[in-house]
Amino acid sequence: MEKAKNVELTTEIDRQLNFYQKEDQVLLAVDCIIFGFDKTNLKILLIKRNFEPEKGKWSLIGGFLKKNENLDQAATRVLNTLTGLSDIYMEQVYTYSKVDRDPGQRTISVAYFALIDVDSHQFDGIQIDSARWFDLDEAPNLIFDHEEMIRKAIARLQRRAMTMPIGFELLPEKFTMRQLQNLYESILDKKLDKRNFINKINSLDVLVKLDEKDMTVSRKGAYLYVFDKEKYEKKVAEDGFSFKL
Amino acid sequence: MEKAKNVELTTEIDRQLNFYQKEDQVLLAVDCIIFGFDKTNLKILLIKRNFEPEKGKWSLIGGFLKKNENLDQAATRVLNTLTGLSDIYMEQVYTYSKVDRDPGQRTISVAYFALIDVDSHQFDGIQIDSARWFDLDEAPNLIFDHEEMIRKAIARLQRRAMTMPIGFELLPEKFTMRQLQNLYESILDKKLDKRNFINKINSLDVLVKLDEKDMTVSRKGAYLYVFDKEKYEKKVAEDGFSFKL
DNA sequence: GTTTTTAGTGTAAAAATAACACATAAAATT
DNA sequence: AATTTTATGTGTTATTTTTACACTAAAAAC
Repeated sequence: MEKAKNVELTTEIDRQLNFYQKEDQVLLAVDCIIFGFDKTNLKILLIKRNFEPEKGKWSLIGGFLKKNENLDQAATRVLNTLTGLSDIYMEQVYTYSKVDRDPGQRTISVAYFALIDVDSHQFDGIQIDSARWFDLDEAPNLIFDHEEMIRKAIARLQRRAMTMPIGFELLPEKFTMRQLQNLYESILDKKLDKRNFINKINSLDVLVKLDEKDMTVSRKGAYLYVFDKEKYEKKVAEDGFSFKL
Repeated sequence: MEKAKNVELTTEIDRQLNFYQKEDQVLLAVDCIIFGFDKTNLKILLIKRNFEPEKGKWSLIGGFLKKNENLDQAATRVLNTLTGLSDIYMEQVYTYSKVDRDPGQRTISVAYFALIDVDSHQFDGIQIDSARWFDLDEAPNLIFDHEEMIRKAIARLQRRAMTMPIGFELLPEKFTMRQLQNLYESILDKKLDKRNFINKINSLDVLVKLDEKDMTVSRKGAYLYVFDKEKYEKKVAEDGFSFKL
């Protein structure tokens, strides 16, 4: 149900529901929970605010929705402005609306999460000087309801990781099984059995094993894999796709 | 990240992200996907609009967020105004923001779903004359993006039904196993095996079998059950709660 | 050549899920 | 009084999925 404008209001309910005043308009913000992975740990990107209110405190990056864009576009724009990155997986999580969440002024904020492979993307954005990656468990206190946003985003990420090949967004194109397992262990925040993990992943049949090895971490070297997007798409179309670890 | 108001803007990024104009303010609506169950079928409550735009067409019920309330409160108020009901389970689903979703004017809408036991609640709300329950598969065409909202709400309901005792919100206090199975079959949109269903539900150990029987449907009568909320709360605190059908 | 480190591999037990059919109660009908 | 009708209620077995678990191999470092 949207708007009634200057139309005559016929009933009491119209008066209550469909009548609005100019002063009921609000500012809509987007805040981005940016997850990154650096081959070992799941991290989150935060910035130190150099503007009021709460100047000097850490917060999520965010910005305001403009009249000529939708929320997905706003989130993409905000991320791009800060990091210079585009073509990043983003997903809307939840809309926060407590009346006094921003003590300065009534603002409603829509939270988005983004997934970035830390090593492959060098930021060329502005403002990178005041931004920093934090391990999930050592993030500083944040302003407003941003910590609540992060908690919900983590829960969403955990669920998505089991039903979509979303994890691969966080990895470089070529990765080892160990890196993939590290990633899932970081996301789910629990240890996994190596053999069971590999068996499960292989049974999904969406990875291609390369002849190439990664020699950076072990003396023996570990085979590299790539995600086979086509195979995955086909699978989704046929059976769906979902697994459990 | 919220607002910058009249504060001096120090960097280019501040200018891009933290500067806003009065004209970037928008109207925020809530739209309610109201699910009901009448002992056999899952239904949805729609109203025929008697106001512009799209007067005469069917739509979800909705209204505008007011300055002094949060979104949960707005959704509760809208539902109460239309149906007279209070104390209803509601949950935020997703925020819709396509620029031209409402052709008349820029409006962003936050969708909520609500669960109601159709038989136990007699509506004393205003406007009930233009509202009607529809079976899920025979709902009429709806305005704007309301059909998309419903699709997403159904998906959410299906997920919730497996991790929360949310189904019981849709049933009268006392219900038969058959009614419970009908409900889950409606929500999941698939047939379930009677014996496996009963075994599974019993293994969850959150229902109390009464000595009383429901005689309305069978000559033999079927035992009535009630949901044991305390037992459930305890279980959640200990093990969590989640099942599969 | 000895040590160190990570990669890589298979099986068996346990648990969860899926498949499946008939007897019973009680009212309604004849 | 006997028969028909209708929905209830109940257990076991096979299949699938998940979990637990330990050793060898490769290569570099010393």
